[in-house]
Amino acid sequence: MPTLTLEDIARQTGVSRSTVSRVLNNHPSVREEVRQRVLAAIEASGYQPHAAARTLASKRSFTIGLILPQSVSFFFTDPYYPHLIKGIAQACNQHDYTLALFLVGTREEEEKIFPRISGKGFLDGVLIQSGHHGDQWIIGRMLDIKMPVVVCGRPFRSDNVSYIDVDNIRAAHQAVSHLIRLGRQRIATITGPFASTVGLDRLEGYKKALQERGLPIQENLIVEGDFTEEGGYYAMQRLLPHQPDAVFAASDLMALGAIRAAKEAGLRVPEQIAFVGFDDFPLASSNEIRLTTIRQPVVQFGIQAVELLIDLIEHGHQPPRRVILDTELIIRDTCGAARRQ
Amino acid sequence: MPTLTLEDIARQTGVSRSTVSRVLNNHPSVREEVRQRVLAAIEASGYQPHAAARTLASKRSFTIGLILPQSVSFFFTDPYYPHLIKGIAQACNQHDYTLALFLVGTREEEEKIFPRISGKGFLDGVLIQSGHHGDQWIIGRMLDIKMPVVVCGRPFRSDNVSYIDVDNIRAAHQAVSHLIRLGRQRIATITGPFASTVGLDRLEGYKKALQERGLPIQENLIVEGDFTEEGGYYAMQRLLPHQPDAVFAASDLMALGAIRAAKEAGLRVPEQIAFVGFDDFPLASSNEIRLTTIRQPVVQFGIQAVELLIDLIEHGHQPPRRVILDTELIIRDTCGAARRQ
DNA sequence: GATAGATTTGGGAGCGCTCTCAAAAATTAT
DNA sequence: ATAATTTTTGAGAGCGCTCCCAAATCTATC
Repeated sequence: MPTLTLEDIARQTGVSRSTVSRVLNNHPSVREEVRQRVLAAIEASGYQPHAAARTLASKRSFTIGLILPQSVSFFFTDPYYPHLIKGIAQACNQHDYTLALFLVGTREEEEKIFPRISGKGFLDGVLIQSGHHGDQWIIGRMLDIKMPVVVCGRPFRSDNVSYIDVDNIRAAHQAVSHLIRLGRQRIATITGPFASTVGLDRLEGYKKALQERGLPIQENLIVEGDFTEEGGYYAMQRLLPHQPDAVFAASDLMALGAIRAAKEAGLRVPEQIAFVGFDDFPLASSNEIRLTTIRQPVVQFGIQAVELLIDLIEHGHQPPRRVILDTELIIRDTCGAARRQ
Repeated sequence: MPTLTLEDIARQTGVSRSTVSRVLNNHPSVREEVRQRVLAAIEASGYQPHAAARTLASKRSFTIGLILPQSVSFFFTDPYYPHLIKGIAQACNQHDYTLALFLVGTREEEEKIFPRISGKGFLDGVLIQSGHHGDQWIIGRMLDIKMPVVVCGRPFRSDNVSYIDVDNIRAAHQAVSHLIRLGRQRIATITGPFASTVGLDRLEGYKKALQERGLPIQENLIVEGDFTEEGGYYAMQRLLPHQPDAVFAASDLMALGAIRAAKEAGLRVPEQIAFVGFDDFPLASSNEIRLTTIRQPVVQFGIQAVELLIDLIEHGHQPPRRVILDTELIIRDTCGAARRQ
């Protein structure tokens, strides 16, 4: 394989390098007949442009990075991430971008990886999955070097950066209001980590719903969780002594763990205690337990994140933008509303 | 930012471009004193080499691709993939490689994406997650263009390609032997798809174990599954009329679905029917159902796949190699062995 | 049919780095 | 001290592409 270049195609076709380049980038000012001839030669020879050469000359790599910082690597096995990645990958394919994945497990890794991410000639822009305190550093660094950035999930300091998120406050509010409407009085919540905006926002929605209906906010009905099944299980054990009659869990996985704890304690779901989760992943519906939950459009979230980023890349520096997606309450069995249907 | 180049560092330090390049690639023949001076200048100026320029000149991108073909995109939300990616990402970070992810949902996407994967100047090598019939095409193409490849999971045609896999036959054999040892007589299996080597290999292990112990192989105790919870559920429903007293499911997710179906049918687990899964993901141990299963070292699998690939990249064309990892039987409650412990 | 204007093409100068080769400097041997 | 080695350095020629600018070709106009 003598490594075909533009030059070769040019020679074969009897045109100049420039013309072949124009055809490749489908520049309008090429005579149709010539274009066809060049295209044919490219096809016949199996020529493929050299990505690095192209990037070097054009300053565009058509590659974007997805950074999953240390704070998420722990949760990475949560079904949320495959869904998110699916959306992101789909959008990248669609728009002819390549996706580079940076999954960092430790802070040292984060710093080690940083030059590759920020280095010139590699990424056109980055998506940062965040919402965690610890990620401010990396977001700040990307902004410093003027790399186009879209943060997935509202970051703690959001004034100068574009981000996309779901309306967590509204979603949680809706879930809890639903429980209140069903007559539940002692509604507890298992939150996400307080070091994350998701955790905080969903808690806020919970509080807001209670307040609106004149129910008291009791600190002992609020337990911080960590988005894992185990975490939900232990959180529920702490909740049990305070006898909640409903629980809003900030993720399906935690809801499942909580239900396990409740059942172990001899409680009947949903008669004695109702549950609402958050995410609506397959395990929520195909399980023995048919979970009432909030559906997040995660795949769509990924797609829109990519499209926002590409827009920032291609249309230069604009003021930061934000996209907020809506969620949907999916009523199944664990909230005890089923008998009404 | 006037885009710092090698040249600038050279001028600042009073050496030549070549010397700076040598320092960057830590070539031995640079005087220590000079090296320090250059390093200091780089540090002070925050200079970062231009990735594309480097790739163009050196013909190395230090980027590898992970291709998840059409056949897996459907299963992508299976916990297997996050674990695999975790291992792969970890090894990439460790070895200073960047990971590009290609998740393709349709055959058209696969063909559309192909030029980016195979194009020169982008990837140094690729990992292909496979084991499915439909992936022969892409594996063949990569081989054609002499791209270093490691296939994750034994491919159907494996004679001329390096791959890594777990010993599925042995693992299934072990699981089924365990059930036989516990006195089960009518052992069924819910397999993976027959279009995949995993599906076939685990089935073979199952058959082998039965044969060895002189038990008959009954076609109606073998149902093809699809690695999903739902699939396991429906497979179990088909199995129920034939009254198995144990089921070996080729994945934990399917085992969970099958157990759900069995319970719905009023069977007690493990007294009336025992289950063994495959994977050992957290849901297997933290669930209400404590699943006996086969533990696969998935993270390790990812790490070794990367290391094998890097070896192929850095040490040229060798004969195809294969790495087979061991699995471990994890005994919990669903096989009914607990009382013996 | 000559001229102004638009359209299409080619040449050349980079993009920022690596790498070979030969020159220069430092080291050792005589 | 000088010659013979060895180590360290610099110059220059690419790597394969894009993109600006000027030359060539074509079209429309008077």
